[in-house]
Amino acid sequence: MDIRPPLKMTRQRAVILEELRGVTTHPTADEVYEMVRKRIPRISLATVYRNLELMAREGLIQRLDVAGGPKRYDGDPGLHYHVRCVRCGRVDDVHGIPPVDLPQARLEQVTGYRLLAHRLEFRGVCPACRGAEGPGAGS
Amino acid sequence: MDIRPPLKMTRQRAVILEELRGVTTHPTADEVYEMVRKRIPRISLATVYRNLELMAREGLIQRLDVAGGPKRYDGDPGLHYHVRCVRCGRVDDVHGIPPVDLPQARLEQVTGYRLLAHRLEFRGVCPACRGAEGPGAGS
DNA sequence: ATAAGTGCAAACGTTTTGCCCTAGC
DNA sequence: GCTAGGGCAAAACGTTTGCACTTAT
Repeated sequence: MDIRPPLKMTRQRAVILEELRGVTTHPTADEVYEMVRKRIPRISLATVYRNLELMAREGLIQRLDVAGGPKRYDGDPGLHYHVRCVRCGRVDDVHGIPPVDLPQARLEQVTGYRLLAHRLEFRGVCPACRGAEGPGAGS
Repeated sequence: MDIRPPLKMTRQRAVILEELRGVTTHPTADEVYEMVRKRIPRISLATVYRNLELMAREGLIQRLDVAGGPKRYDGDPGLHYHVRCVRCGRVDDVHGIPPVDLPQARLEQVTGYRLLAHRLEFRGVCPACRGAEGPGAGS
């Protein structure tokens, strides 16, 4: 019931994973492609997409579906939340915050769903953008 | 600093808003298009997109960026969370749950961001899909 | 040896755009 | 009458897929 074929370790797979693990910028598939291309010039974008998707399913990495933009990928598979800057779009990790405690039983009661997980994303203004525009501007 | 030109009230705009307010299904732009088309057969998909986007910016409706799928729109502009069924993809409202209390000051300290908002989305199995497949199956 | 994985190019679904016409204000 | 808004068709965008070849196991 949980048997899956072991992942074949190809060079492209290894490099994709290495590159992703080496940054904390949560790149898009296209950005990963550009990073990997420096080491494997003939790699195809399709391979990058296929492997990112695959590794996300395997739990080796995380796929982030950020609001209003392409998917991003996170080399850190551990549980943590993210903040997205509403000005420049960058995504940062939120460490040091314990997983929020949700009234799961009550939620299941109210919705009728069997709950599996939740996704929490913060939005704000990153340090760089705060400095650039000053704290006075509200949208 | 907050002056924006008032919205011209056109027939297409009124109908889009009415239709969206009339359902709780969080339709995609294409689904809104089909709904509106019954009343304005010559409306274009582009108009639907333009107005949904515009109304979302104005705060008249909400845009939901659900993971791994097209954007959905919610005629209810008030604050509430959503649950998405991982089997069939439908999105339901979560009412009767107070906004979760987050350690905002600490978050700002840890991240360096000025926090503006958060987005919380639940994932689970909806009543219909629970019934259809039985409760024993885990992914 | 055999299946999984790759590169390439083409297809796909969603969303945006440019243009000229239409209609609110 | 002036300008925002609409219809249409084409383009852009991110992503997926079919196919023949390659490579890890």
